[in-house]
Amino acid sequence: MRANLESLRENGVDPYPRRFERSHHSREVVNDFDRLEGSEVTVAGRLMAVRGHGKAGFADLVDVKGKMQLYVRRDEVGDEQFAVWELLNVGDIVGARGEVFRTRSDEVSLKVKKLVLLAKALLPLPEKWHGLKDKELRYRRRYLDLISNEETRAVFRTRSRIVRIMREFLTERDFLEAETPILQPIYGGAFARAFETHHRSLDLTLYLRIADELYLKRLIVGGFERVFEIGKDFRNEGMDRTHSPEFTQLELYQAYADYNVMMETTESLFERLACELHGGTRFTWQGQEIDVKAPWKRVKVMDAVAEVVGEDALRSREALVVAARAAGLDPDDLQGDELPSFGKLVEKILDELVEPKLTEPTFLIDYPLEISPLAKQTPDDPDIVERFEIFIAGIELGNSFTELNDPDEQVRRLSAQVEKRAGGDEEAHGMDEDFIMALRHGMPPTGGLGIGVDRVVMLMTDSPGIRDVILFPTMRPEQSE
RNA sequence: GGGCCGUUAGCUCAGUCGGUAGAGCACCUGCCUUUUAAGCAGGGAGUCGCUGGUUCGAGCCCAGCACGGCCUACCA
Repeated sequence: MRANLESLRENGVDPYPRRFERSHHSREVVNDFDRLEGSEVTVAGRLMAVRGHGKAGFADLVDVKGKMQLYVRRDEVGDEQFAVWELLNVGDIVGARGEVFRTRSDEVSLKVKKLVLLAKALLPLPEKWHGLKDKELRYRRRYLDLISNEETRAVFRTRSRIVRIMREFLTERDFLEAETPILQPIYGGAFARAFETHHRSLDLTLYLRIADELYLKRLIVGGFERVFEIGKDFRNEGMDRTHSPEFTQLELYQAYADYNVMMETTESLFERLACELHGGTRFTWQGQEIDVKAPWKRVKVMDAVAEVVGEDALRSREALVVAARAAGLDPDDLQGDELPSFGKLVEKILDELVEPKLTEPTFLIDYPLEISPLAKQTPDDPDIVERFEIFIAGIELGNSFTELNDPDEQVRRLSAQVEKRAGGDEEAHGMDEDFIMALRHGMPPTGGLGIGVDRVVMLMTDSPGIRDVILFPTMRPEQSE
């Protein structure tokens, strides 16, 4: 391939010229054949197959919208350009002008009159029939995955559509799109360890955000009433099929609403996504039938837990420990202090025994206050907050609450978190004084919702893992030669 | 963190019992002016992930390491 490059240069061909004007994409030529037959068009793209035929030849030219065949004849392009043609390889980028026709075997093709090399490839493409299968290579060299696997291209086109639909959905409802800091002096809004970095000229430790929550709420205080942000959050935790250290989240906040409104919003959003992407509310993910038609099931957390470990187990922490052990869990290895708290136990039971079974779209509602420091209590039980998580196919897709807007209560909750952090819980919240000050100025009653965009893309594209829907997933660097 | 599996040509993969490394695609040469996984004939291409060990001899057996995949654990 490099030898061909040298030969081309010797023949006076620039292997890397500048712009090229095309008149049509390949698919337009194929679709509009009846109208275009016999006329001249100009196309451009990558050669994905070359079939030499002596003094003629065929090539498959692929552009962003599809594929069409080129037919190059020496008596049509002349000796000089035919010499260029003979030095082309699969993978090269070319432009071609010619007459639209149909071959004997009925394939819409271009009888090339003028052929231009636009970029010479020096490395071979993956195998044309099997494509690129090795998962490691597909993640590390995504460009090759995209060139050789149409399914990969489809996933990322759909991802783009999903984000666009979310944006349209919220914009139609008068939400304002905001951009809040990724570098934060105090991180909060979720339980997670953060990535730490340093600002030189301020000589300041900053953290990559783990959530947008506390800044978006400041905007609610500021009077914007409906705000959202779609952006990357970063969590310094393990990686698996549903967790990536950097991931995309949609967060939205709506003044004068509560978590019931957020449930309706969630249902509408998923219905809209499914209808636009699948033509209806039903689709399948990894063999599971899913129907996102509203209304979804609403299950109280404590009811769900009681169903698994029995009602009596909920009377005390001790009883719950016993019941959890009986159910096959190992509460002793719960992180934090020596004795697992009631809330942590409930969370463990949810994770292990409840959530994986939530195949049909379900809202798990009304969580223990202890594990929800930013949510408002229910009117009838001060230990329970108005909060829900979204589950589809056993995957957690989002989290929402009626936001706590009582500044004094918020201080108490965050103080408890600070104590836990002092006790070694690295994922507990810090005290964000500026956020508290904002609340003291008065935040209207507000509903908030966070949705894991990558997981939504997984679900909607029938992808098995989060890395399959992130273009360049985090990987350990390859060892250098 | 634990378990299982993988790593051989640019790609997809074989490699038997431990005996000097194989195929297809791609690439190069020749023939071929309607092919389409074009065809026919020929050719070049390898640090068998890395390091060490066992052995007369290691792609193959053993140990360690690296990277990855799947499962599991952890994780709002």
